[in-house]
Amino acid sequence: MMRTRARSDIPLADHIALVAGGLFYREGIHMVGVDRVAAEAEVTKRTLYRHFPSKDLLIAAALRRAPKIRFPRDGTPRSQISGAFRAMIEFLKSSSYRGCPYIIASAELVDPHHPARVIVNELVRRRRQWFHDRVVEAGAASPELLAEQLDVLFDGALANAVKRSETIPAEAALAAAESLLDAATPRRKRGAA
Amino acid sequence: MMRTRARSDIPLADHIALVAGGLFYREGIHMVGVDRVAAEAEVTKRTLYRHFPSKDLLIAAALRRAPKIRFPRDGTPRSQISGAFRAMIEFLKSSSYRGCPYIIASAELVDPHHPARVIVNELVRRRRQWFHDRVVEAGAASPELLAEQLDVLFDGALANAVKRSETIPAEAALAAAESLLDAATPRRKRGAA
DNA sequence: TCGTAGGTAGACAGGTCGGTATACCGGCGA
DNA sequence: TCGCCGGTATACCGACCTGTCTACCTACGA
Repeated sequence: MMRTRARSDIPLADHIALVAGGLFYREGIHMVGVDRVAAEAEVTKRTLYRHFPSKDLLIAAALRRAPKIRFPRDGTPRSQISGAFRAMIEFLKSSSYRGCPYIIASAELVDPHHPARVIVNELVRRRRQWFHDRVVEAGAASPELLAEQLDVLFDGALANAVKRSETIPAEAALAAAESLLDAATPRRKRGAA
Repeated sequence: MMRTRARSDIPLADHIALVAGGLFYREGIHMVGVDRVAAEAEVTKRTLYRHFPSKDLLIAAALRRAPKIRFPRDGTPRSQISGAFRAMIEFLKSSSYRGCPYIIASAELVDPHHPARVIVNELVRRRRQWFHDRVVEAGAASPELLAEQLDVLFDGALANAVKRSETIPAEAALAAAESLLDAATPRRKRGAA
């Protein structure tokens, strides 16, 4: 009969990791067993363990495939930065948000050397670097401080939005980011948008 | 013999909840069983269950006794607000910080009606209200927005500090808060400190 | 044509979980 | 003096966890 699962177009490992990611995110990593994941992915536990040698590595793989906020790549530094906050607002609107997956994973997985934590740390590092580069390019007075502030605002909006399903915190963060940018950026660099 | 535990000066229930809180915070709520808590508190599981009818209620009791950041009660609104951020900086310095207990608890306990989540929601609500009252008193132009921004900054610093043991995010948040306050507050209200 | 890689089905091992039960005991107030 | 409250010690229950096992099946390429 070969009752294949619906998505046969993507590799099986990806499919499993995607299903696992959804379950882990919605119901909690500790609350979802591998049996649950296997059943939901319409795959045997045997098969699951052929692709992922342990649940910890499955968690990491799932987190790596988590939906991401797409940061702008074009435009002036300032428009890119505010674009990042706007992208977050859209992101919060679309998905049934339960909190930032990376923050949640970091909270659930206590061991800082857990494979999933390593992924989170890398992403966080790169986001901070992204803000830093944009801020330097914008010619901010104290780029280190401003980049840190923007990063804090970003995390704050993500964390704050957990308890309030609305996008109010994110919009406040956007306004705050623009205000901080205006205060710390030389006027001649500020152009349209 | 009566090998009483060291702290016999505080009620037993408080002692158990305190020990539980420390364990839950350091090692994760899901990773610590009630057996562990009972052993660490030098109490029998039977006794523990006499004081707390379930682990969920124990979690809530433990969270209610979690160490708090003490918000200032005196001074001008502006000094109170920046004092709150300074109190956070001190808080992060002192304890071996692993992340905001409330954020962690909210992440680990998926059910939004979990007794511990109810406590968190109430605290969050009160913090936002605190910011709001101070901002209104300071005569800010758009108090709703500014209060939201300060709250986001606060959460952001707490969340951001999870991955970086330093207080850099908190100090950046303090600076950002002061900057936003300066921009939104009538100059005549800004006085000493 | 036929071997094999990779899937299905489902039982099982060993451990931990939250929570309860039984039996005992000592200090303290009426 | 003595009942009883609140503790100790420990065994136990059923459920669930991660991870492994045997046995079988099927599509596909050399």
